[in-house]
Amino acid sequence: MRATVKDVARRAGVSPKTVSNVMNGIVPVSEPTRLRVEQAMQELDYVPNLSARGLRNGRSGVIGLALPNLGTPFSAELAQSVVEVAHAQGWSVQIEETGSDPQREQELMTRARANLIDGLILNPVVLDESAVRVGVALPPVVLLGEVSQELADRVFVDSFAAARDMTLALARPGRRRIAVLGINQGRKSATAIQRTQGYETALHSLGIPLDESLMIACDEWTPGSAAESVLRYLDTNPLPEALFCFTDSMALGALNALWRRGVQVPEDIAVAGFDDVADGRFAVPSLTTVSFDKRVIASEALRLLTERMADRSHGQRIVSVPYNIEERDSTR
Amino acid sequence: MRATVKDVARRAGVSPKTVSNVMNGIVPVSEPTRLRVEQAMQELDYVPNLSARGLRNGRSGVIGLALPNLGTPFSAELAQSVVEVAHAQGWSVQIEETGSDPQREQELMTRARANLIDGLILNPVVLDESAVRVGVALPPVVLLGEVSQELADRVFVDSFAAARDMTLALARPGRRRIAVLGINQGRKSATAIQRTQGYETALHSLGIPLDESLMIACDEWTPGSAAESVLRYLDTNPLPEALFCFTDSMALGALNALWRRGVQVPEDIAVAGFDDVADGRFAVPSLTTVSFDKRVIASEALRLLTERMADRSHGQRIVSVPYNIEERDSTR
DNA sequence: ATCTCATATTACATCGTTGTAATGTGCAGG
DNA sequence: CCTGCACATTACAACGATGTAATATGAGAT
Repeated sequence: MRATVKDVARRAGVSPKTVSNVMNGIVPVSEPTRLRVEQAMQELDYVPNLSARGLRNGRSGVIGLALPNLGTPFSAELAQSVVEVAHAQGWSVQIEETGSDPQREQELMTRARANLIDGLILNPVVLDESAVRVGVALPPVVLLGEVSQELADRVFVDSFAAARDMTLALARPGRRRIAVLGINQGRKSATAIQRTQGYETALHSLGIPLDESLMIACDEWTPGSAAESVLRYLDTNPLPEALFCFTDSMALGALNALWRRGVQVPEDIAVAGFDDVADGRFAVPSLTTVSFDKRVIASEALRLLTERMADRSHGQRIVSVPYNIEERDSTR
Repeated sequence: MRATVKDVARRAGVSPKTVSNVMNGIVPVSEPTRLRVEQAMQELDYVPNLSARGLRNGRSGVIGLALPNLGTPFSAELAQSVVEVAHAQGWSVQIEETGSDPQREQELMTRARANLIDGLILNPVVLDESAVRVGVALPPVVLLGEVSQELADRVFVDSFAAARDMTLALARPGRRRIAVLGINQGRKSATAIQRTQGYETALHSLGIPLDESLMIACDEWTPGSAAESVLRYLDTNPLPEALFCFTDSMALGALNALWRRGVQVPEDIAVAGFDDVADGRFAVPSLTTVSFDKRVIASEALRLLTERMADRSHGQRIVSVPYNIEERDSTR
């Protein structure tokens, strides 16, 4: 049977509230009493019941982190950053997977209101205005990524600009036949749209006409799906001079597919990714990518979330996280 | 202001307990009453307060998942499996990172007792008997991996046998100079010890004398650390015929290092890993590895955990998850 | 009409913690 | 010696949901 404040109080010869005061440190407690209470807590191996505290305070100390696909290295690195930053501030993190399912995204927002979660960091893929039922009191939510959403705070990397810059970088040594991988045919993700537009804008500014046959579909955004798409593509198309993949995961799959076909990277084709995951840095060849600090995303998201929890009235806030084109062996 | 059972009850013209009965479905409720209550819940957009429920029931519906390093692809795939299996059974998952710190591992076990966590799935790296204070009432815990621990249930892949089999597989085409990567110099992890012993046993059965210079240290188990170790190793040592890395992550780093040095895989050296992560399947060349079903690990761990929660009295249970040597391009 | 008995519903107390308001204690100033 | 005041401590209620035990309701048997 676990000890409660009552037990500690009895043992220390004080009231339960005094024990609470010792723990919370807001109401002053005299030195001798504090020592007696602390010793009693030690002796009884007291651990506060967070459910009770959560009920009383209306806050659980837990935030939710919801990502479309938990199995990717990118998710892992992001989750790691969020957990570390959150932990440093005394928060726990509950993870959820949306599987890019708008209904599940919606459900998670509702669930947050069940009060085991004080706030939610959500990386939506398809959530747009229509998915958010107006009139429902939303919990504090911070969205990650490029979503047109007017009701929640947001942290994002400028995918449009980054994709544009990467395309320009790929074109610099005179490459003109630059392909992209990651166009979604079915549900179109906001991210894919932004990156596609960045690509198109870059081509336009270079005076390179848009070539539909260089835009390779791949709706799963996994290395497996990417490898498959690239293999199929190579069967019926001439080799482009460069391949810009919308994620590192896809780029790794693409590298594998090219290698299988005996295509040399970067000699025959330059390859680039997006996200800067660890496995990309050590790919063969090491992968050029759009890099950004996931720790910054995590801390900014948490900052917005906590500020929003303290003051729910202020307007929508949007934070842009800087990125950087990281040139590695796959493009030189 | 969120609606409570009381609000729903008032609106439906019943008592709070009846609302509760409708939700839980254990105590029978007449059809007309149930409909009235359900409609009231709808209208008020009622969501139960899980803190209150947790306090009353003593169970929160949340389990903890604690891994040494959340940033790795392996962690991501495992966490994904756990979340999916847990979700299917109505559990939420809170993630924690131990950073291989025994004190943090201990702390998490204590924290679990704070009752926001009904049980803990812990992948300990260094936790041994001494780290578990006897006399402390442990929460239901399931350990992942090879840990000599008598007090908690456990799910593991037989690292010893798998490492032995992989070593034998590497030796099959007549390779004799087989190196291993992943020996820890500082804190020795149970996993590393098992895999090392499997390696040694295989060599012994093949009549190959143990060569200390073929056992490469790398205590971080990340691709970066592995690449560094391999590069340093190649500077001062002749090339082995095979390299068995204790994780896929390290193997990816090793592949990168070998490629940098112009060493051909598998022509000049065969490379193998352990864990079968997605990025290994699409490495260049695709990585031979010890494969096992992470979904099985997740569901077995959750099964042991829930069974233990229902009946805390029965003895320690240990489940071994089958593995398989997956031969890919990096060894043929 | 009366008494069972099964079933549906309710009042009440409780889980552990903490805010509020009240009480107790000791000391300085009049 | 009493008042006033600062400070430490306490009693009590409340957060929201649900198990327990008691009560209400109605059908069937006598």
